[in-house]
Amino acid sequence: MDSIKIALKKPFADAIKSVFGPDLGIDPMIEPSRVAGYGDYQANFSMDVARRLRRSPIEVAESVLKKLPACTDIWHKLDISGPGFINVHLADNFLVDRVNLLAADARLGVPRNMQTETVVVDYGGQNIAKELHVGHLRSLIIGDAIVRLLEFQGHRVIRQNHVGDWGVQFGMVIQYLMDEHYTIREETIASIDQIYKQAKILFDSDDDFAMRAKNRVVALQKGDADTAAIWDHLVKVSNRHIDVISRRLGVLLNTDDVRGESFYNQFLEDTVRDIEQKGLAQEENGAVIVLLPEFVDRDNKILPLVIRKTEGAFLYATTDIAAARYRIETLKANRLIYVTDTRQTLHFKMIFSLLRKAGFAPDHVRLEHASFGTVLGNDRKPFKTRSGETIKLEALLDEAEKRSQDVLVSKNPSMDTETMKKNAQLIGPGSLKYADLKNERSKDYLFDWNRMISFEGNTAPYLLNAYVRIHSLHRKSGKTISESISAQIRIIENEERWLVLKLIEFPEAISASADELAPHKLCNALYELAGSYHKFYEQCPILNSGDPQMTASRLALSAVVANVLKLGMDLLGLQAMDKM
RNA sequence: GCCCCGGUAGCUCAGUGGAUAGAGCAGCCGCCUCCUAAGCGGCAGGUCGCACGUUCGAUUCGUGUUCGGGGCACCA
Repeated sequence: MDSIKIALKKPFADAIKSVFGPDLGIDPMIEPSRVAGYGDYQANFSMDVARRLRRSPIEVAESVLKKLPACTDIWHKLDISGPGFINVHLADNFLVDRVNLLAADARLGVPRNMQTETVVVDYGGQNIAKELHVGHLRSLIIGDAIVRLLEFQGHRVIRQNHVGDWGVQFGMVIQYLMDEHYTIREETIASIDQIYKQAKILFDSDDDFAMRAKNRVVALQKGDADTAAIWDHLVKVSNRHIDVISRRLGVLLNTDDVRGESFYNQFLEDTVRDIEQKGLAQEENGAVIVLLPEFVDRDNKILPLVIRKTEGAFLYATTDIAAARYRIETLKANRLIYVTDTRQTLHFKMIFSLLRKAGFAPDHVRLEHASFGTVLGNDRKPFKTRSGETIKLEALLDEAEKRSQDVLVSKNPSMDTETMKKNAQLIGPGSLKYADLKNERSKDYLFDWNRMISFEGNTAPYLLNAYVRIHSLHRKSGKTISESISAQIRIIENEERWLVLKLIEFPEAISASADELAPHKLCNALYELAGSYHKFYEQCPILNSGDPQMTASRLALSAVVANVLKLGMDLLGLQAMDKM
């Protein structure tokens, strides 16, 4: 189904062509009207054309208007206002036809992309042996929304969790455990996290320990059995932890998607060798570096990208290059999306540049860093507990659920305990996710419990409330959503007309959100839709309208809204419930 | 020093080369004998950091500037 913009574009383009000839290549510039009272859509080409042809914009608009029928299937009126805008007043029948199409199509008329891509989305990226904290939240939530949006568009999406399961920190932790005569037992992630902290302190203060830790890395990489056994155990406990948190958060990412740094260890030698053979690398102080002239440091000297350290070990950059090759060559990806912190911008710019220069990423492969900002506390510094500790995701989720439950109890004391608990487990994490996703991805945002778990205004519960209201109406009507949806929809009140307009514009919001990897756009569209529904609900009696056809129409309209809300929330990774 | 991001209502954030810049929260005033008040209506609140430029039109694009945040080789 074409968008309204496209449906309007053709007749306007034809009219412009018949007045000014085919050669000007004039875009009708169709946009939704933003000011009330000037129609639903407007064409803004007149001013541009007037400038090019040195004529008055009003005159241009009038001459085009003459070529357009005053009334068609799409509009019932056209008029000119302001400096030369042509206002389009859409026909109610057109709106009804559109909303009927939407009602009948599970994809809401969103076209499935014809040219599908194989997209690898790299997100998660947790460090093994450490508890997940608030710093991991955004990658999981945003990455997941991107995955769902792209899958919906019809792309083949491969999730990859590039966990940090290799390198110095493991030498550190394993060596510490060995020094403490550690034997494998049922450790929790919290205790491992503690061990990590102690090992880190020792590593920074005790040169002897630091040396042993570095040697332990070598042992790990060579496959020493005792070292590997502890490493395996650490990975197992961490993966279990990641899985638990992921499930609570309701993200798709799971253990099968884990392909950590250790996996690429087998490719690192070859990767460096291949880069050397292409003449891109050189040695400096025993390290292997790549010089990319477009990156300079503070002394205006070329900033080297180190791919092998002096002592022979490999780094993050090396692993990322090997991973990108694997994704392109083995997974056959033609698009790589990295959902990481914005602070890694330079790192990815360098990696992408090298991937291109080395020919590892041919031109047809898109490389994108879908970066995100930091979660800040009220002091505008990275969000921490009062004592300055990083906030654990587990604690964050506990708190979100608890706060949700408190509100649920106070709002609806008669709700049975089991339903209420289940709802809190959906609403808590859902509120957390929505409060994150509604912010523009690349910006920092301020975390505030009261705002985040608030059930008022632009929040997940606001959307859920609209959805729940529709289900409540249906329970009372004795009909299901799918039964009521096929009734004839009529547009009587302004609130109904506005709601229909919001509905039929919704698919465009999904597309925009997916195309720009911008989940917040979908959040905004959902918020506006839910708001339009709440207004409609206040203004238009549904079950007690006094007219069976009116009731059927309004119930059908409600049903479409429910389906659209459900789909929109699904795409953000938010789970809806019928009652709350 | 160079590079990247941001500055919009008291606070938190949307937004767009077009007409009168929006929302939530906070404040004030209303609406439950009626489908869930987690809702709805209203009032008040703005030199869109500053300057210059491009344009018929700039909060939006460009340049400069200021303030804030981030990044700048053997960490990830």
